[in-house]
Amino acid sequence: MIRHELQKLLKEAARAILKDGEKFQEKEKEIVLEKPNLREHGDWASNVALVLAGVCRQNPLVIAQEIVRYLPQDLGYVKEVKIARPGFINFYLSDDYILSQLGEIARDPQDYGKCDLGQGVKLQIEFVSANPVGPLHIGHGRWAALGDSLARIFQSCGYQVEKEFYINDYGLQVRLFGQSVLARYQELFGLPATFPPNGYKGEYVKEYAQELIGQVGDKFVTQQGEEEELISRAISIALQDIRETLELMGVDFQVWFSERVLHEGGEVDKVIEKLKATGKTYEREGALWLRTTDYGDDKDRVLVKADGEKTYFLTDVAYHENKVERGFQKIINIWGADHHGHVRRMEAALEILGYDPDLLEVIIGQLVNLTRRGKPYKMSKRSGEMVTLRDLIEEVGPDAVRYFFLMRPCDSMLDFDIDLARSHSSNNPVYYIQYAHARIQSIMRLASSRGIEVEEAWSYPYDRFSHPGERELAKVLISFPYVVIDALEHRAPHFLTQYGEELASAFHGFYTQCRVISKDKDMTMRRLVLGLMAREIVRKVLFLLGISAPESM
RNA sequence: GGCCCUGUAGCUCAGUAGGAUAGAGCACAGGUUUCCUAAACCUGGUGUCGGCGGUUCGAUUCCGCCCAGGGCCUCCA
Repeated sequence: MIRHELQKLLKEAARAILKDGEKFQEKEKEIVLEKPNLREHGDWASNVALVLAGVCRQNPLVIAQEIVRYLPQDLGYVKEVKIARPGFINFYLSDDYILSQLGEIARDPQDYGKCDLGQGVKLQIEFVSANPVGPLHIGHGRWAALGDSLARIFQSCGYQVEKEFYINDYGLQVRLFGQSVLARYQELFGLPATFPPNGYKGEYVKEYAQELIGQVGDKFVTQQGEEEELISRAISIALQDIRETLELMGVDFQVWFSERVLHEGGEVDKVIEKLKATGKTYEREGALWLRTTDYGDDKDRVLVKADGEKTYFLTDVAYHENKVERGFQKIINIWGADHHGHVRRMEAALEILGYDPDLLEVIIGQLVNLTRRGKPYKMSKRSGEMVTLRDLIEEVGPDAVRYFFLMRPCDSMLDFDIDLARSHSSNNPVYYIQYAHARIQSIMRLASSRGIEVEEAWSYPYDRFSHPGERELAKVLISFPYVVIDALEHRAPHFLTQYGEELASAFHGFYTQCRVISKDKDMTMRRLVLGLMAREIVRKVLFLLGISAPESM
């Protein structure tokens, strides 16, 4: 890859000029070769001279000249090197470079943009993991879109990815939920019901009770003391709701992992013993504690309560122990912002168990505010009024929902404007990108109808530009692999939404300026290839975001 | 009180290993169609980058303090 070679050359030049290996190593990281914002500044620009200026106490412009002198005469695809104030070295690439990269796309469209950074590492990404006590809310939708898109990106970069949903089907909350469903169920039979004090008051509980009647009729009216079955039925009704909602969004999981199984398999007890063996536990006031403060936590955490109940934290440690035992070399959790306080203790626990601190990575997703006509909606599960994720998907459609959730960095709060998302107008960026795909397919259909074997155009040599619009499109196309890697390294699918808009813009510009199908046979074929390449990249972007690529709109 | 996120154009936001004149979209105004979908394209300008200090050749970016908004801080899950 030419970019790396150039970077290497620049660093060699810097080392030679500095004549001080130690200082060079200190500064090496700062030397970059990047894509400048302004086109006039070339295709790549380096700040070497500016970095060295600080060390050498010399005018960066002079240093830049020295560095340029150090570079070989023939730099391959670089057609021009310029020095610019205050000391940047700008490289201008020849068309041959772009053409050679386009050749890479045509050579293997399927694999273009994929890489092997992950080297087959077994990675697990766990997300959503909503308690099975009610419908998914808007925030869950964001984690779902994020997790699924990241999984696709990781996979594309050579990781072996497994997506997992952790089901909290054990403990106090689900019991409370079961009792809430029972109370509504009894009410439906006109019986006096005792609604639990901290029960789930949402309207949906009544719907779940109705569903329960559909399943078992009056079974729980006539037979008392079947709490276990009741709870498990309530959980599966809620879980069914969750699964269906995720399916509507196009998000699927390889594994649905039950907390209950963890308890019943004795794994929680096993991890208690393992933690005790590290000497990092102690008893106080009847409870068992873990010394997480030794690893940066602000207080020690309880593993087993004074009443003998196991804490959620302990169970979570056992869950992560289980993940490691399943052979995952990298574990990513997406947690909502309301769980950020739990990160440190989890990391501490894994370190106490002797695992590499890099094993676990927790991505904290900020919450989503929903607005409609300026009016905010609260997302509390306990209060009755709320817009569920299912409602939102049904109203604005899965593509727009996913796009809106992904278009901002996950660590900033998101204002989701329903009115904007549901508007089928040009305000909606997802349509802008999808429309590019539809337009390309429209061209391909016309070409086919004129007797051109469209797919065979792949082998037609695209060997020169006949219009600046082609070049602009081509430049965007060949930056795709870099964008994917950036998105991967920053865990940032929003890089791809932005790139998608840039790509669509380049295509629409090309479309307006350059007629593809014309009487010029050669030009028609070359533009068809370019169109095929653009189609392939648009599809890849949409795929990585989990959004459909419509044939027509 | 402690911790996390946020503060950039009229609005919604990019800017994530300090770099060149801080960018998009929307909104607003004007223009483009005998031609592959006008859900498109082109042309117009606006900034105390929340504030004050510090680090250095250079800060929206890093550090400290302050102001404002949101969230979390349970032997709940």
